[in-house]
Amino acid sequence: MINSMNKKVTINDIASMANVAKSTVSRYLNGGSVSEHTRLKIDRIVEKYNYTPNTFAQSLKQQTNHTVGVIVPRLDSIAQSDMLRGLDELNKEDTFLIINTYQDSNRVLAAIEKLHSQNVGGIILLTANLTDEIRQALTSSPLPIVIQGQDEPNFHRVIMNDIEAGLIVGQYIKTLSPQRVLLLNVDSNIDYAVGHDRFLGIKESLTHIPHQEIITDFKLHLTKKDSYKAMSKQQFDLVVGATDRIVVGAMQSAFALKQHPKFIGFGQSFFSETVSPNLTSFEFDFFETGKALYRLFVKVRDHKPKTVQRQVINGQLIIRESTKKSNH
Amino acid sequence: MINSMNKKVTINDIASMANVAKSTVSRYLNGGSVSEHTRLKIDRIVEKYNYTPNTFAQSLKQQTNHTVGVIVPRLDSIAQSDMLRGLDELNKEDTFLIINTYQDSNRVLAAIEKLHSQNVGGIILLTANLTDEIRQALTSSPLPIVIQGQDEPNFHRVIMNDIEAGLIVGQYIKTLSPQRVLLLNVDSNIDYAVGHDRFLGIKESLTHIPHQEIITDFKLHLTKKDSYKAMSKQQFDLVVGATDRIVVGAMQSAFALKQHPKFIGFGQSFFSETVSPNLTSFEFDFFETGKALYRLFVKVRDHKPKTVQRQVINGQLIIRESTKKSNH
DNA sequence: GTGCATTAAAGAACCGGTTCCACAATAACA
DNA sequence: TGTTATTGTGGAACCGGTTCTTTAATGCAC
Repeated sequence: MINSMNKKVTINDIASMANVAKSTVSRYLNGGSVSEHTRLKIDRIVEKYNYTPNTFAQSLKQQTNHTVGVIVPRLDSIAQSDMLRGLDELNKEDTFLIINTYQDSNRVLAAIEKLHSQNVGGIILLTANLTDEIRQALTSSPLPIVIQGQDEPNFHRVIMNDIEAGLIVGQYIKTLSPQRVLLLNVDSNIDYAVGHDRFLGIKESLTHIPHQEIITDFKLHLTKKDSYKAMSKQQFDLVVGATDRIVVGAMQSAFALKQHPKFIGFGQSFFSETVSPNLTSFEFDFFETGKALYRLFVKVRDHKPKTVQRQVINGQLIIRESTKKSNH
Repeated sequence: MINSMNKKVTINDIASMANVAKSTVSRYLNGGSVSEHTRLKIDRIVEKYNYTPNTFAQSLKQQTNHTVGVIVPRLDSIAQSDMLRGLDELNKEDTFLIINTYQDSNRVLAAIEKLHSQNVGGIILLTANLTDEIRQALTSSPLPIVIQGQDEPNFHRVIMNDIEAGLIVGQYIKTLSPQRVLLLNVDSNIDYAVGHDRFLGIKESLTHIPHQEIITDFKLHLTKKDSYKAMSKQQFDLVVGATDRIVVGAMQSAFALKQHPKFIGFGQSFFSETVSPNLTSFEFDFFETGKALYRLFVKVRDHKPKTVQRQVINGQLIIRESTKKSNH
């Protein structure tokens, strides 16, 4: 019902029409003690004029509000949008103010400031890496803050079990008995959880297997170029990429070179099924991660725990066509 | 500078520290007449305490604010996220409140109500289809509203030139001289601009060419199923999909059936390059669309034009591998 | 030096809520 | 039946700004 949205009716209007004090209306709204009689009286009028309280006035008085700032590194990612959906899922009364930082840490800093000046009631930060300035900004904030993506000791956080993921993938790699492996990693300064943690177990499994590691980028065209260069020098029979996106780039290079290695990726469960062959991939449930994130945020906001909260999300290896015997 | 964010300093604090009335501080902040002497005095204190006005108090008094609600049908789409980036690009002082509706029109309605109760300063609605209830809700709103995606006569809007897109693709189809064409369309009730407008020109080009049209869905697995069914009954040498995503589904069916038709898609310039063969596709610049959308919104909000504004965005056909002579 | 316009600043009212306090009416208790 | 809780209500203060009105101070002309 969006009638009478035009003329905004205030609590004063309601009060005078119901012949009560506005404090009574306020109590009515917030579940204070109101007699059955006046309750009905106010009910009718609120219904009739479709009254909703002015959120600015509420927030002003209450010195807090139900807007939660969510800082995301990118929006065009299944992982991120699944997480946002997970946040939404459990949410009843909060409004999310989403700020996209386009993977630029300066924008993160600006976003944090902006959210503060907007007086949000808390911040959820999805991030690949934290700079010292960002840590500083977060530390000096009085707001409840929860981060996701990096295992930062001093902040409440939800993280993916990248170390275990690497170990499991490492185990699996051994069963494939590859002859020569190409690892496509990212700079661990850009994303430590991915660049470092994920590859620990993988590298361990390769101690006796010839392999080459190259550092590439999350951007598709760079991955293509880098992997093409490596693969044209020598042939690999297994390619492991830090993310599904990276593997997609490598796949294209392989096809262009008429090579048919096996492929293993990580992460965004979406790519895995849009490419041919479908991608074997270690996958996390980001929707559940979003829900966990929201739960943790609410806990932090409402109960202000004295110890730093840390929650770990596990994933699983999904084996698809790209590591089958022959996908040629 | 996020120091002293902890204790919120108010205009009263500033005023008393500067030994002036708070109205003077307010004038100082908003460019009223203040003597050089007091200006410097206040300057120093504002600087020292890093004072920023409370936005709730401002909005409460001014009865308006700089938050713009943006309703998006989905976030995990390049088109949408490019548009959001375009909005951001031109924006100086507005805050975008992004609400994802997961392609559910009930959620659109809820979002509109929610944005009103949040007292946003305007609404930008990205949408595939409008129900009568939504039209009604938009019409009865006092806010500046701009929509994108559908050519709705009564609303200020930015639309894609889907009719021209279909004509251009139709022309191109003729040059390919296909023997049997599969059209993968979507229900025009779900997205009129896509389901109807885009296919006008295409169908016209096929009057003398055998073809089959099936109605499928934006969801990948349904597209796969539907296209597989059609392609297993008879073979096609050209597949045209309403969106790139749909074509990706059809590609997988074709590969599974060891068929190698040509493919043409529409839209999200991102898929086109992640699949093999790279996809020939009619593409729109959604980043520019986002910018156009923001410009239009600002125009509507600040100048309240009496005639309904309508802006059309053109695209272009990008020919890639999927329509090359033989991609077998 | 008086009169008048201009400018700077203070003070009060207001935006739309919530909350504290006082008071009355009713209910529970002894 | 008198006393004490309990409940319902109105009034006032307050949140942190903006804006209108009033007052004081200054500058300028005659």
